[in-house]
Amino acid sequence: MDARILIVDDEPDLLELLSMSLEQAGFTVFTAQSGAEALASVRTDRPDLVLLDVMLGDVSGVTIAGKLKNTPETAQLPVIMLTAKDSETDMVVGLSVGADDYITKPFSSAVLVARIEAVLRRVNGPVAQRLSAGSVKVDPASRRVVAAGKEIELVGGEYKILVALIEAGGDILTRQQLKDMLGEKARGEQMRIVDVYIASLRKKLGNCRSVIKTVHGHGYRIEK
Amino acid sequence: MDARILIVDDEPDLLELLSMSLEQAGFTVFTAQSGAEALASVRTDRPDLVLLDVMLGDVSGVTIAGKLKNTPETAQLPVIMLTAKDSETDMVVGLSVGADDYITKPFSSAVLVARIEAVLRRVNGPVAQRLSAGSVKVDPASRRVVAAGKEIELVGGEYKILVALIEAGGDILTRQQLKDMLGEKARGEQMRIVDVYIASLRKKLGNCRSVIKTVHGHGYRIEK
DNA sequence: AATGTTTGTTAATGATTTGTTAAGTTTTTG
DNA sequence: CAAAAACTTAACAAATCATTAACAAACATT
Repeated sequence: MDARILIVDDEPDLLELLSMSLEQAGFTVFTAQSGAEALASVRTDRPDLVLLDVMLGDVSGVTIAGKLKNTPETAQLPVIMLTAKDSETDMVVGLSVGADDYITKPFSSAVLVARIEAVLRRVNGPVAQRLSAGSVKVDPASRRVVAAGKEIELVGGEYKILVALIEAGGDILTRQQLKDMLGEKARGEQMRIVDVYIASLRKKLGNCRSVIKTVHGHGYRIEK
Repeated sequence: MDARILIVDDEPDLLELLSMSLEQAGFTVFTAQSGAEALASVRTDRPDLVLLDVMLGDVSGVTIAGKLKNTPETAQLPVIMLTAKDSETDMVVGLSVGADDYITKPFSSAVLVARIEAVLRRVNGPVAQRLSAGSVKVDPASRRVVAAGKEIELVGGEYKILVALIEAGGDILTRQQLKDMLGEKARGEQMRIVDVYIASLRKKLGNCRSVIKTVHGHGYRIEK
């Protein structure tokens, strides 16, 4: 377990303490002392999990968590909130904005590590639920798609074809195979429906359109 | 793909339906209507994957999944869970006990088969058997060709001829044999089409052009 | 070396496949 | 039930491919 953890706290002492504990546990640690720093670090350091103190100087931890969860690119980023006392309101608010867990101070380093590992296990899961191809990312659970950092809206057919191609992992899928993905009813008889979806999919993918490769005479595949 | 699938569901109708779908897709299917049956089948039938409904009469599917994952002999056995309508808790719980994927009802048979194959592919690891001749490598599944570390794009005819030559393993193939590879229809009457493809193939192969040897008066062969 | 045959190469063509847009259908939604 | 959205078909444009033709180079035989 060598995940990257961002710790956000405005107390330097606590930051140092947490930092040392987690580094000793084998994590790569980044730190931020303000909400602005935190958001910057998320973008540049790409942590796997954020440890967020509810009490911050400039912005409340809740606000940051809310921002992270409302931004498609970071909505999947696990957040664990640190609450001061066992304030139930903090806890409720924290979870309501989408935090994945909360820990009340004081806590032992062992507990902290255990909770982090539990969250990472739950999020990364036994199966990689986040599908991706290049900078195109798909979250099957929420059915959301992000291309080059921007969320795009796909209709059913487009989505099914994209997922099928990504799951194929670069292997070619024929028009017949792709059409089968569109639904059992197989209402249409022709294959061209696949081309039409590919076209609209590429249009929506914008700069990422190149992740879908045409294999002349055979079908389509994902270019990793 | 002729894997063995165990389907566990307490609804006979659904069991029958799934069974037929998967058999038609080429799988060998076993069925169980209870947790006890399921565990027995795992021992005796040795399935390659278990399809497990979360809702069962006697024991929850989650319990069975947990048992399978906690038993060393079956811990590696892939499990896909069938959850009723988008119940997120089912999903989270299912994944937390170690299921490899989950599918929410209702789902199409095409999706089911695709997910099963995806899981099997992931578990068994990539089985992409590659063709190669010297530093020229061909991946039939994606139809990609790499020469001296650089990917090159081949059109249909070039690709077919290259594959035919590599599969011949150094044996000479005549123009007639190579032309037969180009298509059943044998649209063209002349042999020269083969020469033309050989020429463009060599050009694209660049430094690797020497892997294709001309055998004057006979045909072509691969130089390993 | 001279000659006829086989092979290498390039460019041009017509055929096929794919891209794209728009217009008709069906399905979903309010 | 009507409007909106999604699905499907159709039609044409663009791209790509297969094939032929023509000529140059290499080879084999004398």
